[in-house]
Amino acid sequence: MTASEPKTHSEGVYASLRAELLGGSFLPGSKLKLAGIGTRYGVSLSVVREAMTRLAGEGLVRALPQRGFCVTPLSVDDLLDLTRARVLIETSVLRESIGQGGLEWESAVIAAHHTLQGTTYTTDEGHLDAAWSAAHQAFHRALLTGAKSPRLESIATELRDCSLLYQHWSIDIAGDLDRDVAAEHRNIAELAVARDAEGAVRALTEHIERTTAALLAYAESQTDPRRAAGISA
Amino acid sequence: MTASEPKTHSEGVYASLRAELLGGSFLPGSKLKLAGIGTRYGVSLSVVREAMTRLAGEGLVRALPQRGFCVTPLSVDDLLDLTRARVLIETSVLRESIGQGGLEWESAVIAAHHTLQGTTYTTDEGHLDAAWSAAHQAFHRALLTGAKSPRLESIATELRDCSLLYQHWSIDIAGDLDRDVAAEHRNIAELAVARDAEGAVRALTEHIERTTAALLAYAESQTDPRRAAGISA
DNA sequence: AAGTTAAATAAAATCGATATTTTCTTGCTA
DNA sequence: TAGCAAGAAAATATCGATTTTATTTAACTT
Repeated sequence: MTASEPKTHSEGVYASLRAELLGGSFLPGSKLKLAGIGTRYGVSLSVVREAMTRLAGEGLVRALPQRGFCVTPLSVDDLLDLTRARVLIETSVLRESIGQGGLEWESAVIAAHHTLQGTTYTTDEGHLDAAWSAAHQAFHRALLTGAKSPRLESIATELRDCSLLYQHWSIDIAGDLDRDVAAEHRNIAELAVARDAEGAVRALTEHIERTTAALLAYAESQTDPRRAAGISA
Repeated sequence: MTASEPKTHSEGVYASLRAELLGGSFLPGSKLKLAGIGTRYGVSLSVVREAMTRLAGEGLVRALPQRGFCVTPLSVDDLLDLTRARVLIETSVLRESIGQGGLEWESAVIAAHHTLQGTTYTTDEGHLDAAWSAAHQAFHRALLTGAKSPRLESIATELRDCSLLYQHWSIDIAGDLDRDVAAEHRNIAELAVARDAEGAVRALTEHIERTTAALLAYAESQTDPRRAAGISA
């Protein structure tokens, strides 16, 4: 059994579409035509529509009244806001996590880090590797599980998923990542498990902001970022 | 013109349903039958379904695969988690807001507070007054606008909307509120405008937690909270 | 040639109906 | 009487078609 059959048709399309979006299969800002997707998945418009509505709620696509849906357009302003929100929330929750996490939490962090470390970074054709991406998200999620707050965890995860959309801006991001990212992760994991809250928070903040900086640098390196990478503003 | 006509049919039903939910018209955990709502609003199932899906994304209703939708069931555990998340996020954003807010922000806070203060608390039949509730939400929102972060603002608003569902648990909450709430609001507003970040944060924290405490006290006062107020766990 | 209007095309939003699944009811059995 | 099973009823999820709205194309005007 790979993944338990989705209870409803709509659920399946939602999950697939979500994976495609986070995998960077669509161009930011591009139009998502319901009919096309419907036939591609062999389902009716209704189920595509429902999936889209859910994705819009998560901020991965945008609903344009009377004009359907499009992949969420990216913008420098939003990237900055998103980064700020992530830093503020993830660091706050990490503090709680370090303060309240028990042995299971430590183990989970170490396990997630080990997995991440062992996942090869096959940067074929400049795209982020799906497996690595998943391990990366899992690691960051594990860091926050010590806080034992379902709501905060899901908010942080949602924001992280949104920022994943930005990771496909640049093919250079891959090269930039394996430069220091492994060390950064090790550092965060160690500080967290060592209960050095302030140190871990600092490391996490830098980790998040460094990726954003790389993205911004890439965006600026383009003469016209709008055309080059789907930026809308 | 009262409120610009909603572009789409679905949008209208969504807004109405949302207002009903936040107004406490439905019992927590109760089933929302699509057909009934559809005929009540004079629309097809599709549009109700879409509205529901959106509301589910916001956490106001819950989607039960193959079994439709129900009003989000309330629970003590979730109330505690929700309160924790709100305190953590709203205080963090308030700090930023106080640090970065300009004169317009101060004015907005003062204006929102004045409106709130002047809105009569007509607690007819023990229900929260819609106008007061709106003014209350607007005030709390205004406090955070100085941070100039759309994402953080909307997250905070969403959580606050969720906690509004809990306010209808008890008919006593109304009596409890006008006891000290006006003073609390004045206090928060003054400290915020005076740029006393830590003081304002402390006041806001107490304000949020006090309401939760009142709700919990009411919940415990019931021999069987489940039956009495729609609590599910 | 640029701009404007009008028809034609394409797409989205909505509907009404069907197929499935769940829930309720009723009668049976131990 | 409690528990179970089968059938009836209700409600959901999905479909296919219709209506409405946006977009494109083409013709026309200045």
